[in-house]
Amino acid sequence: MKKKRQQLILQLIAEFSISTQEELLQRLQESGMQVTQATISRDIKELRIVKLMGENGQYRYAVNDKPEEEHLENKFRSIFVHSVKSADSASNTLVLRCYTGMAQAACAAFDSMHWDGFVGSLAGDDTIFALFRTPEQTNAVRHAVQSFLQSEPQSKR
Amino acid sequence: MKKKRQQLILQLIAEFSISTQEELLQRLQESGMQVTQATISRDIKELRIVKLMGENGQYRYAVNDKPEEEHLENKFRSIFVHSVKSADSASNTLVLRCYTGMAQAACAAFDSMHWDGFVGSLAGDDTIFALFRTPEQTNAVRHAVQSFLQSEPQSKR
DNA sequence: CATTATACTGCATGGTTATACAAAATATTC
DNA sequence: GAATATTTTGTATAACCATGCAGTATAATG
Repeated sequence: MKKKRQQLILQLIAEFSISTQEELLQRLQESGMQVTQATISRDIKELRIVKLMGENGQYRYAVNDKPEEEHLENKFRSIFVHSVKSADSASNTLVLRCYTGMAQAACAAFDSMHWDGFVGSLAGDDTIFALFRTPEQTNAVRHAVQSFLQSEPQSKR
Repeated sequence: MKKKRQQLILQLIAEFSISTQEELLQRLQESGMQVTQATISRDIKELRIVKLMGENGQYRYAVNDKPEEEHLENKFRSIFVHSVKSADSASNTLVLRCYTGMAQAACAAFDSMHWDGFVGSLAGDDTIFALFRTPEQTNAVRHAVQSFLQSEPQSKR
């Protein structure tokens, strides 16, 4: 259901000039899809669809096509959750514990994540050090990483 | 002022992970820029900045980088308003009157505009025919084009 | 420089979108 | 297949964003 709906959404925004989620909702319903705006919002988030000013001066939903990069992002994300075991921090340094040998890869993934206040990072074999501008930012990221790992649990971590 | 502010906005979204306009507003104010959310909204529209799901699962503003295409769009837009004299329609066909010899170029620009219900178009020397699925859509586009030309007036039309 | 046109902005607000929560659907495990 | 975990969804609402309008600044024109 979800897959099919998202497919249809991509088609619809390609074919029509759609500027609000309500509008998209209507199109979907015309196509026999029974959904709500809330679900569409979530689909848009997931599909990385964006709303931008189109060439005719109207807002318009469109796929944000950097397919390679996008693919890479997913891959990175996946690597990250599969590599990191736990997160801790002290002052403005974040420490991530990884499975042995995976810290390098996880670090590359982490670097690509555009964390707020990020300064730089260094990876050993099973540990990553990441430096942030302030302890607050460090904590924020630690929490984010923790709930991130939480929300995407692995088979036996 | 505007130019400088927009420049700063681009810098800020590159450096930090900013997920709301309020947040961006705060950063701007920290940098001594005195603005309101409304202005930021307009800047974002103009700069074609988008809000999408970042790699860390948070929303994030980012430049929608297809610089070439974007450039092209502006060019097209410009060609269009400089070529088209008037718009009329009957049923589901839109007719655009252009300066002699400019219809081909204007037509290419028009095609790229993702109008809702657009089927196809054909350009002669000074006239464009554009076919839409319904008369309503045709009218909508006619009005859009008219106010579009209106809002971007040329030296003597 | 005065007049007029154009661009820019804030204020207020209505329209739009994201999300907490709970329920329902779906998948997994024993 | 029952029990349990996970994912997906709707409802209601809070958060967020776009824009009409009016005022101000800036540029063009005579």
